[in-house]
Amino acid sequence: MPSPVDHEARRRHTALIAADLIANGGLEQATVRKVSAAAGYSTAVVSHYFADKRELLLLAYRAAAEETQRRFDAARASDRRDLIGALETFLPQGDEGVRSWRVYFAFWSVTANDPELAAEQTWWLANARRIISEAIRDRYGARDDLNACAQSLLIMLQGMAVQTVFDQQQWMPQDQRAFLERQIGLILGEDAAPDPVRDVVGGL
Amino acid sequence: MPSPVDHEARRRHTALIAADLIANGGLEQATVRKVSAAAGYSTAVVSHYFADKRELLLLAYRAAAEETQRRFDAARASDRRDLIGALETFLPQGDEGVRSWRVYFAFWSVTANDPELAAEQTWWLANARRIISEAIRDRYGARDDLNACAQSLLIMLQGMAVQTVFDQQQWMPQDQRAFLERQIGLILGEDAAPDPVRDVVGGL
Amino acid sequence: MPSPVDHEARRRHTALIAADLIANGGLEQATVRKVSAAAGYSTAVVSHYFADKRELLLLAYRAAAEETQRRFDAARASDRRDLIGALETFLPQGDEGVRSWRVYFAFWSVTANDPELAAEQTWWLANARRIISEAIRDRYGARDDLNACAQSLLIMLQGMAVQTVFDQQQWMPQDQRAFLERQIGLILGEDAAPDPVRDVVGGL
Amino acid sequence: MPSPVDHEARRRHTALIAADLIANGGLEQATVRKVSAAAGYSTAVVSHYFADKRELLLLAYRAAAEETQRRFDAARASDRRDLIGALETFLPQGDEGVRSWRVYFAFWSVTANDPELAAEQTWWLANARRIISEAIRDRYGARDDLNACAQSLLIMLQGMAVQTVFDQQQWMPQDQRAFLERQIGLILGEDAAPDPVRDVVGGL
DNA sequence: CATGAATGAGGCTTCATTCAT
DNA sequence: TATGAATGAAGCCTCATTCAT
Repeated sequence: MPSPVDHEARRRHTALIAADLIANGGLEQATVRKVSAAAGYSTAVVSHYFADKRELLLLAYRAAAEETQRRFDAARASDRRDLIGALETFLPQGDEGVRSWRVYFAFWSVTANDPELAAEQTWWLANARRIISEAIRDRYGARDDLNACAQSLLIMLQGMAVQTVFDQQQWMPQDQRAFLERQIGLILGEDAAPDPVRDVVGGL
Repeated sequence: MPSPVDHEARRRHTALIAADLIANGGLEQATVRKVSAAAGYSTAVVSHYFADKRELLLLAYRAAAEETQRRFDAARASDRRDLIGALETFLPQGDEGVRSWRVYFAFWSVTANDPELAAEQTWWLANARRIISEAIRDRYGARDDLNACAQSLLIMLQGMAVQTVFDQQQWMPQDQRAFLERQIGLILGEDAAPDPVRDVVGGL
Repeated sequence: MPSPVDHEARRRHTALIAADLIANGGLEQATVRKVSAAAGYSTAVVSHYFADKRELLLLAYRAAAEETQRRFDAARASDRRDLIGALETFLPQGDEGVRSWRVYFAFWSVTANDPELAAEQTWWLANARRIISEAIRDRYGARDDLNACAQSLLIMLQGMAVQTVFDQQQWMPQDQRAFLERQIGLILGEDAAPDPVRDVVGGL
Repeated sequence: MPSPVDHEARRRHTALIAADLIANGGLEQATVRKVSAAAGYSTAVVSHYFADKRELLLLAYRAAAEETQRRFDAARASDRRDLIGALETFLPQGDEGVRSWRVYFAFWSVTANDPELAAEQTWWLANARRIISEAIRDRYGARDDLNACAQSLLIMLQGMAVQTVFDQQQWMPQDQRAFLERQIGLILGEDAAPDPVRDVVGGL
């Protein structure tokens, strides 16, 4: 006789709350007590839904990463040739984006001592390179330096994210987009920069 | 008659030990107890030499930042026109470099909720932009987009640092230098790239 | 119409599993959760089959005691004049025997504060004296000091059990039997010792 | 500048309080909280004086064992030829004696899973055999079966202790002494039994 | 100047149990 | 009959800090 409670949904919900707490205050603030309180139930619930505190933290990280992935996928689905729009979803735009990056920052601190978390993080980094490569190829076709370009773009995105999170007023979304556009031009080559819309028109 | 104990030296020494602990394990591992034990003192040192644990942490951050600054200054003093060599000192090369970046990472987590630490961090960011600007100018002369170029380079340095710290085997110092050189070329313009040594030779 | 589930069998089964857990690790290890898990049920079995955790523990103790009783009865049924064989069943021979004694040890710790468990234990102690008395009488006939002899033998058996459980390699079953035989001779009198087999032969 | 607090005395004091709690209620009742409360200070004191809860428990066991040893030594010092008086100190006479045995009982439950505690217990068992051997020798001189006799006596003492602790009203000190005397006679030989006092008289 | 004693708060986890399904 | 959800209490431990010596 199955319970009406959706186990997995509860886990996700709790993990997102944990991600929120991590985003402001770091891992130290994501205590079981605070997560439980913010979620509205007792402390022992985390023991019910999570084997461990580490499992909770891992799922919080994964929730943040999956959120970004979701935004990326949506942008890609909307227009597979819009490279800028796709890469833009990586940046800390909006509360969700900022939160995700703050979560990443928090985990960068413990990655050295926690192989499991390190593996998770490594997986997402590789994943990022892969999907960036695909986005480049869909826009400009195959090229020999695809991986190198993706790597360069990822580096640039991470650098931008750091700057933006710590100085959001200076980096409004349109500033981020403009900088991103310019960097894409530099990295992928001069003739790679043209606005996608004009490009389509030009193809007619 | 001053005390035979060098108050300030003790503080620096303790702060560096704290920085070590922070570098592996994050802020959570930098407990007063562990810092004291690693320093060889009793727990109560922090009550003597630091008003607070936060003060200790602040000094640990500052120690890491000053270390980088020191390396940068040394490179600049050795050759004011060697832009690459100067920027290279920012990167996580060597144990000290990696440690400094790990310390930065740790503080990125708590910056949102601690204005004092945020101010310290902001100061060092601005400082980095300033000294990078100077290095560019000393190499290529004054230009209108000096600040924008410095900003771009800083972003790129931060992105590289993140990648390198988490994948040191993939990013050996020579790889970092090569990537750095290429990016400088892209950002500062095609004709800005020539190798400083050859440049000097060419001037003869 | 009785339920297809054998209530009492479930209780016994669960109690034996609890006895197992108690035997290695003491009462602390016999948590409701672990017992349920080892039995293959959910945690809530104890609410169904046992009024209380204490009831579960009581039945675990009883199961261990009944096991010993069963072995004793079997030996008696096989040969009512074989005193040594009967007493031997009390000793920690074989896994079952050791387990039973470990369970007794565990309950000796809490007997002081739990009258109900104390009463159970007292009952089994009295029972042991009674059946030992019967075994002596069946072997050597009625005697005035029957109860005192039974008491002495019980004391000796308990002492042996303690030694054996904690040093099983030193006390192999044949060692236990030899010691037991000698003590019976001492306690019941010099002429009481002859080997039962020779005794039967001598009767021919 | 040493503190006026005697560290080791505090540890002993706390360990004895823990032994008290263990004696009634078993190891489960000896929680850090209860020990601290009974000792009059806060919970964190046990972390100050003991590395671990296990260390506290180990010292509680040791305190109980040393108490018995002390009584034994005193009896021996008073009259080295009084074997009965010496062995009597092992028995649960008086509150201290009963408490010690209850502590032993409590540890018998966990010995299977805790090698360190098992080693401690094994040491004390061997020690008991050794000092009992010495006491026999001092009374009746050297004999070939010294170790075997000591072993037999120890078994008997342990059996008596179990009986006595669980039925103290039935086993008043004089009953224990009488039983002990008789068993010594049986185990060490008929002519070994005479009352030491009469023995001295007979020597005149 | 330096230390160990001591504390209250809070950390995570596990416990036995109740309840609705 | 059986279960998972949920809880309050308590488990042990560590934290940063204060204080008297």
